[in-house]
Amino acid sequence: MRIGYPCINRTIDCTANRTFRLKSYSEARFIDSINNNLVCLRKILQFNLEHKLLFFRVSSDLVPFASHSINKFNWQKYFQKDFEEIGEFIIKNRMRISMHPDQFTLINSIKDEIFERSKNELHYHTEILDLMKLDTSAKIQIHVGGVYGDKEKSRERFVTRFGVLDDSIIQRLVIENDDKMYDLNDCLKINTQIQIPILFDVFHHKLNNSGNLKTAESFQLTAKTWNEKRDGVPMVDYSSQEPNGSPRQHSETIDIEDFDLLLKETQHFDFDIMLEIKDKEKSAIKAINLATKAGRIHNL
DNA sequence: TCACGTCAAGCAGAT
DNA sequence: ATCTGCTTGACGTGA
Repeated sequence: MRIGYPCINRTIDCTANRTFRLKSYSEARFIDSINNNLVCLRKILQFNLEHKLLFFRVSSDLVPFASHSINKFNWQKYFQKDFEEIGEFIIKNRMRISMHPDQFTLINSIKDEIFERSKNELHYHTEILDLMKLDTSAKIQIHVGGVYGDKEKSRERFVTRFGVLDDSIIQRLVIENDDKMYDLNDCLKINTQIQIPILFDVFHHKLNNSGNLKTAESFQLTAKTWNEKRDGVPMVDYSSQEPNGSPRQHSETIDIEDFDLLLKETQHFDFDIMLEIKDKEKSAIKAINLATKAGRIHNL
């Protein structure tokens, strides 16, 4: 089991997701931002190594406006060496990387132009991981998308659209159960039609679980959708409800008892877990201490 | 230096 | 009809 956190490290004063407004776009600004982000990404990964946090989600803002038509600059070539070096560091230290394009990436959209934009966005995400020379266990996670008044049809549209994506995208794409529309059952249905791995989100499943599937059962079902040789061990997202917060609000800090319970419920499974918790690496460090004591962290 | 309105992109559900 | 949340943060203008 690897433990990780998404995108931002609050301890070190360096962010790998610096961006700017479209209005203030210039090539100099663009290059400068990517440069900053790559420098910070290295520092964050170094921090993570020192704390044995071997799972990390790279921000979609690593290259701002990467899939936007305003950007004509060949950043892939310009930063090729930097990407390679970061990739070498990741591979050498047996780290794992994921990415999570944001809510505008919708492969089942009714509108073709939204699908086209989404393809470009997915292409950009694969480029990042390809430039780092990471194998296909480095994943890109998305939600199934919108319902558009007809879930059945929209699920079918996901399947059809998935089939026409580039192979380089297909190799990396995984779907995640969401908290409102497509729950684990829906994802499993899709998986019977196209062999796409399902990234299990523990918190979303608590909020949206039509099949009333228990934790261990859910881990078992999703684990089967990952081909270990091609995809690596399953990825899992974890959070818990913020006490006194609005419903669905991710907790500020880890609920260590809840996490302990999850470890017990999942003791027969191996997976990598991403803590979507606001205080980021702080909670991740608490989690890895607990998981280590529980004998769940083995040297990779 | 700081507050706060706003940010490329979409959807659903609440107000 | 408009606002809010989503993985939410941070840019950037005006004072």
